[in-house]
Amino acid sequence: MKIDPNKPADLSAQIAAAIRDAIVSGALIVDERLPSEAELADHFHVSRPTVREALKRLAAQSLIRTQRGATGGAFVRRLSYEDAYSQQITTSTLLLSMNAIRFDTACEARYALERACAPLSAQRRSADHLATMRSEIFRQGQPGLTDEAFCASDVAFHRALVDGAGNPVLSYQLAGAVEAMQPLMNMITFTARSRTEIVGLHARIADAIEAREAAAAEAVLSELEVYTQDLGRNVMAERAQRSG
Amino acid sequence: MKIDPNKPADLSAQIAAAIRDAIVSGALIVDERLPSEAELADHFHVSRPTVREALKRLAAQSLIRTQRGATGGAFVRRLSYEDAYSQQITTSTLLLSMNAIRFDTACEARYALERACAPLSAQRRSADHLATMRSEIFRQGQPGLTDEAFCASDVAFHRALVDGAGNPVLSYQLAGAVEAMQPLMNMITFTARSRTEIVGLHARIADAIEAREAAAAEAVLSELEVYTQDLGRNVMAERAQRSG
DNA sequence: GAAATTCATTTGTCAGACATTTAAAAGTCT
DNA sequence: AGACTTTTAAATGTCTGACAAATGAATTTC
Repeated sequence: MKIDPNKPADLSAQIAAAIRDAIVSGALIVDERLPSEAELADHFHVSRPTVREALKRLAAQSLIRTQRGATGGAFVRRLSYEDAYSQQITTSTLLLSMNAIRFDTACEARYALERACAPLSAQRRSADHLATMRSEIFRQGQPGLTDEAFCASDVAFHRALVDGAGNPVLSYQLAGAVEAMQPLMNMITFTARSRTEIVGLHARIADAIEAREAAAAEAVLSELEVYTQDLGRNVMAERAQRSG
Repeated sequence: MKIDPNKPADLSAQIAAAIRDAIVSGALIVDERLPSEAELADHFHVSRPTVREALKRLAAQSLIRTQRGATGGAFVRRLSYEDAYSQQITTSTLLLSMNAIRFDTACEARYALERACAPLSAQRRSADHLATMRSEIFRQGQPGLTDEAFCASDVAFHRALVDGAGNPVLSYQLAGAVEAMQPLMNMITFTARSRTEIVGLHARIADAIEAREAAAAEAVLSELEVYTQDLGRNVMAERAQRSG
């Protein structure tokens, strides 16, 4: 690592890129300590604030962690699944909200990905995953449940379905898709969603997963998609009529 | 927006979080200009370097862009698909390389997601997507092609297949999965991969997509997965034998 | 009226300083 | 000698003040 063309601008971005490259290329390994800020400043021929800005960029991407004190410094951080989840969710949410993604596009993507997990989940789901699905279904049937709590339970149910596939990479990829849909789903929930219908479909999904019937699970997921898409169209139409 | 409990540490992280919340919640909209660094410093009762560290954190996540000059400042940035792609790829790559993900886990996830796109791609692919797939297949058959170029072409082929589904959210989700697999795939390519076999399977996928036969496309993708998994097992076994 | 100039604003960078945290080294007492 | 306390050094966190560079707007000039 460690070169720095002095011509263009934005030194802190260049330094951050240099260190990032060193990390992704494996030149810096997990838990390895970076040189101190003063040493880095000396090495790159810049001031300490500039180095600090570069380090903050890396910290924002969960690439390093810093520790104060005598043996402190910046250390290469192991990117955990949790960190990756939250980054994915933030990115997906912003992407959807800032680019005027149509509801049907997001919905289609979400259920397509979820159907991809169904066969694996039917095959491998543990009793634990199944219990989570059942308990979330039970909660969704409680009369006093707020809309927010129902939505959260809905996410938890689908999360259990995905996690049942026993593939952390798949879970990580799906986290963004499912969670980022939440604001869009809320838009519908508070107007038109029939909880009874949803709970019934959820129960059939759980049944199929319990019976290890992959095709049935996929089919019910498709039904759920159709139902959700219909709701979306109705809400859109109503909204258009009201404003027109 | 903008409150800041003064008790805990890491002021720049708190300020970054406050501004980030304002963006995700919609209080700050795209292309809106943030207050100047001096104004932010005044508002949060911190110094300008601290504010700058916070802004660099946000810039690292592609949430803002900065511009110098009289009418310059920090502006809320529209998160583009390209930005989201590259962030996803970086995150996925690091997640895989830092957590000792098994080859079969990553491979399974990748093909499961890709199969999810197949039906949509079979239904909607344009002549353009098909032409890209065909031309990449042709390139993969050229004898003088380097291993690196073959890998890049492989990625381009699968990318065209995914993009054929015409769902940008799906394309975004898949980009990370496919590209992050590249280093792991290279591990195999340089030892055992039979290009003829791969090209043949690719051709059958393209045929199925052209004929709009979703089930056939999924089936060939499954064959490709099995072939890839076999290669992975062989490479692992050989490696184990050599070291043992 | 158009071109050139000045100017004010804002980010980018630097230098130096002090505060705080933390672990190791040094010192002290039993 | 061993355990406890104190000191010290190293590192990050933060602040102040300053200058450089870019850039659009206002002003001046022809």
